[in-house]
Amino acid sequence: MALQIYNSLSRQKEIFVPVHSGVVGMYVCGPTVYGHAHLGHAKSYVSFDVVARWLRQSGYRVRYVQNITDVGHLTDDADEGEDKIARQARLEKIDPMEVAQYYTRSFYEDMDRLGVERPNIAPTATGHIPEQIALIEELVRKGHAYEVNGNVYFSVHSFPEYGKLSGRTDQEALQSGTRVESRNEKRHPSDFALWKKAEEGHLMQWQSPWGMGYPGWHVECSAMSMKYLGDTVDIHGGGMENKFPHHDCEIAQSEAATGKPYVRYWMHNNMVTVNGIKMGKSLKNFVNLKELFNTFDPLVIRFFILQSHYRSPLDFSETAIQASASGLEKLRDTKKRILQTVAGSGSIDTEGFRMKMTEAMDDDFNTPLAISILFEFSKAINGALDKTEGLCESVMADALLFFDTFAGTVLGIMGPVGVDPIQADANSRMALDKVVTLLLDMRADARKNKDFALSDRIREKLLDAGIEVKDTREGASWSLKTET
RNA sequence: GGCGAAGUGGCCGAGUGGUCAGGCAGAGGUCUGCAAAACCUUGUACAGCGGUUCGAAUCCGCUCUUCGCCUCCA
Repeated sequence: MALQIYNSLSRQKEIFVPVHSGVVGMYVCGPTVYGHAHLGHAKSYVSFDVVARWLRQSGYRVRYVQNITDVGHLTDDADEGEDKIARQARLEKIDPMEVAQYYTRSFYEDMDRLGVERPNIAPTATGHIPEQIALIEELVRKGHAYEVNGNVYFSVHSFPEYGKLSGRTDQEALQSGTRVESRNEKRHPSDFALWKKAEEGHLMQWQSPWGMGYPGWHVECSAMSMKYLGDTVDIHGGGMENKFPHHDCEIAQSEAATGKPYVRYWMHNNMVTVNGIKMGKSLKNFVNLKELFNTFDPLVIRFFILQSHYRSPLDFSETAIQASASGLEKLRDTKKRILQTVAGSGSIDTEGFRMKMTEAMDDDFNTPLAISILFEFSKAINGALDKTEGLCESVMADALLFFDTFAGTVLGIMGPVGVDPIQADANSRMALDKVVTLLLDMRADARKNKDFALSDRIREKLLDAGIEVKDTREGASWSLKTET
């Protein structure tokens, strides 16, 4: 079965066929960097990270572009309000570019800990002002945009398909429900700004054919996507809340400029909610990732995210994450057990699991189903190892490869890919290993002599030190409690 | 008001016109000096009301409820 992707534009799953065979161009809307990342960002970028990983695993060469929006857009509606980055700069008493740089670093720090691979290209809006101006000029030249008092607007009437992504195609009807007073200098209330004239004292502004100003929100993605991925990109991803107006505007300005389809497959990930309500910066109910990482292993968060489908909303609660943590530990224990077990003669159908796994991922990146297969696989392994025949060497090697491929390379919830702070410091790890092994040897002797008081004391003291001991058929095994 | 999504067992969460999702938690059991782990058994869930069908939680209609977007937002 071939890879199928749910295309938001057609509202159905479609067989994935890229523009150029074997190569995938992928653009994902990046963050606006004026605050620390929250769980919502994590869901989005973990989801698209897995998309990129699965495409690569499937043999595609992927170029993943994810922008950094470092030009402030407006806090309020499209025409009024304050620049968000400028406001943050004022609050922190630093330069806007300092705000952008600081939160950009913070963003990557968090994403790194979540095991999100860096995009191949991470263009910034401020670094692509000429490209944006060129696109706007092209639109003006083709009659799709017009200038009024130093502002340039896109004329939605010049692009009849405007709104095709969100289903908002009737512009006249749309206006009746709008809460925004339309600016009269626009020819039509739905027209959106491509370039905005800088007001007095505006901190970020650039020279343009229309005077000093700054780009509108929607242009940057079009300009940068087309610069690095060509006029037609294979996959464009982003959050659902950006379907309208952002993505509809991107489609309009890009297709009006090139006359070619802008995106083949639109992918939209759903929201993270708290008690059923969307998590958002403006709603003040967001869960800051850095704080969350104090309580939970980042990879547990990643696992928690991937246990629901990217198109489903994900409700945040500590108990749900706790449940995920227990589940992930079980999977990791299974892998550890394989590593610690001597080969026997039994066997399981690893190929069957591999096929089911591929099918799940090919079906619009069904990570929750993929994870359930991981659990079934784990159960099969444990069941076999509980028996005296155990598993033969080649099956054990294959099982490890299975974990490394699907839990590691594809889902990124288990080593070798991923962050393991203990593993990172090999020297102290080795020293710890020697000490614990020594204690466990002593404990084994005590048990042999039926000195259970001593044996239990060693186990308890180790637990106090954060080291959990489990007696298995293969002997005692230990793990750090924090190392989930 | 317009556009869109969704309601699954104690919790989280897949999926499907007619055998089982899976995880967490709970109960019983095997194993074990004990503990933990693992494994086995156990829950007959799909908002409500109609309709289509031999058969629907899965298709259709209506109702109720929730959420997102229509203003910045992953």
